[in-house]
Amino acid sequence: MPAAVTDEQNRVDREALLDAAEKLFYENGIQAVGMDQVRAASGLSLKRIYRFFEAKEDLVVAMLKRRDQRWRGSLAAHVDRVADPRERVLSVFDWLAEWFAEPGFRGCAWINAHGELGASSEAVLAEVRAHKQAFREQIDTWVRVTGLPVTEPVYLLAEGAIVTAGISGDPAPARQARDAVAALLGSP
Amino acid sequence: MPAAVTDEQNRVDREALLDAAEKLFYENGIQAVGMDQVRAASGLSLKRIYRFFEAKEDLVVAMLKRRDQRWRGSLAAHVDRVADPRERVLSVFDWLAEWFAEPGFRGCAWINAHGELGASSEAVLAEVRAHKQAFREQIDTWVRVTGLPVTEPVYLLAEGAIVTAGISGDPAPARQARDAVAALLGSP
DNA sequence: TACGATAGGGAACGATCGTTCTCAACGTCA
DNA sequence: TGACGTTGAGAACGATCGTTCCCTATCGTA
Repeated sequence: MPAAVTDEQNRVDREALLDAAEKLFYENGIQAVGMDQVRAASGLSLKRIYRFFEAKEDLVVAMLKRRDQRWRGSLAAHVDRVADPRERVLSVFDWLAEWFAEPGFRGCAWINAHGELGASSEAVLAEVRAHKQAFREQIDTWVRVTGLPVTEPVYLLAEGAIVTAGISGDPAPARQARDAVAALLGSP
Repeated sequence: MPAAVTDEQNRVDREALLDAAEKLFYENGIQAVGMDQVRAASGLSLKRIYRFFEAKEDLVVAMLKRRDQRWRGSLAAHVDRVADPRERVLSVFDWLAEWFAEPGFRGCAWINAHGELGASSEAVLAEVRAHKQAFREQIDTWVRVTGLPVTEPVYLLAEGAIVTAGISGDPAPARQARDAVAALLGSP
């Protein structure tokens, strides 16, 4: 078996492909980016890209899956640095504030993908729903510990802050949502 | 000047065009709908469509503008049927609940448009921001009367409910947000 | 009735999309 | 060393996009 690509090289190239795709799709929207741009940015040939993923849709789904792991992992790591249950819930919104302030922030990749492809791609729709449900469950886990039944409003405030910051470009909704959650959780 | 089209006919056809475009764009996404589908659904020729609007982008913006008037007008009419200031704010979420339960509900047309075209069309981005700001100001007007400084959390809860109902397809977020707002507004 | 300006339908255009195919180059084993 | 299997680069393909153009039908006017 000649000219074989090692597993390690495959792993590295696949990551480079997902890196390039994620960056391009997030910055420009998914439909606005052609596979040829993904090829140029990733440094791989189209042939190899289509060996990794059967179609663009599969690349999009894989990109969202990997981003979900990184995004929720980063959030969980941030929350886990805080001990007090009440403060842990509030720290979610500190993390959101940092995210909103990042250069190039352009809202929620899943909400954007839903707006673009939710009506036409069943696979993307399922991935978006899976991410949102997982995020809601994370919040539920942290809110439960406070003993207060406020998972839903906390989640809705987080979603409202994300979508509003994404459209306005202003990170202020993170603090506004945080203040509202603090009120829901009662005085410390 | 022969074969002239009357102003009345122009008005009617323009409305039919916007009706067809709005329905198609909302159901399928904007980029997924070709101008030829708009032509077929509206009953107008491409030539006449391009006489009304120089480009697809202008049709999209006009569609969003008209939808904004209708959407916020309907909301305001619903709220104005209620007298008590506290109940007026809560009635926003009753109206949202009705909207979410409509057949074919597929989330917020402006949030979806932002996800699709926010990065590539300055005009669409401006229209989305204008709608969201106008919606926020409506809520602010109604919340002010209660004397409580809760405009931002009420607005964020509304946005969170809209985006969550749109993705999940479940109208429950309207009631959850309403309950949270009721808590923010204090006991009646 | 004959003329001419306009509007209509829809074919056509160039661009670009996602995807596939060609073909030369290369590395590996018989 | 020679044959073969695989790779890479990117040309090519069919489809479809937004937009324009061609040509005929139609109507008001003279």
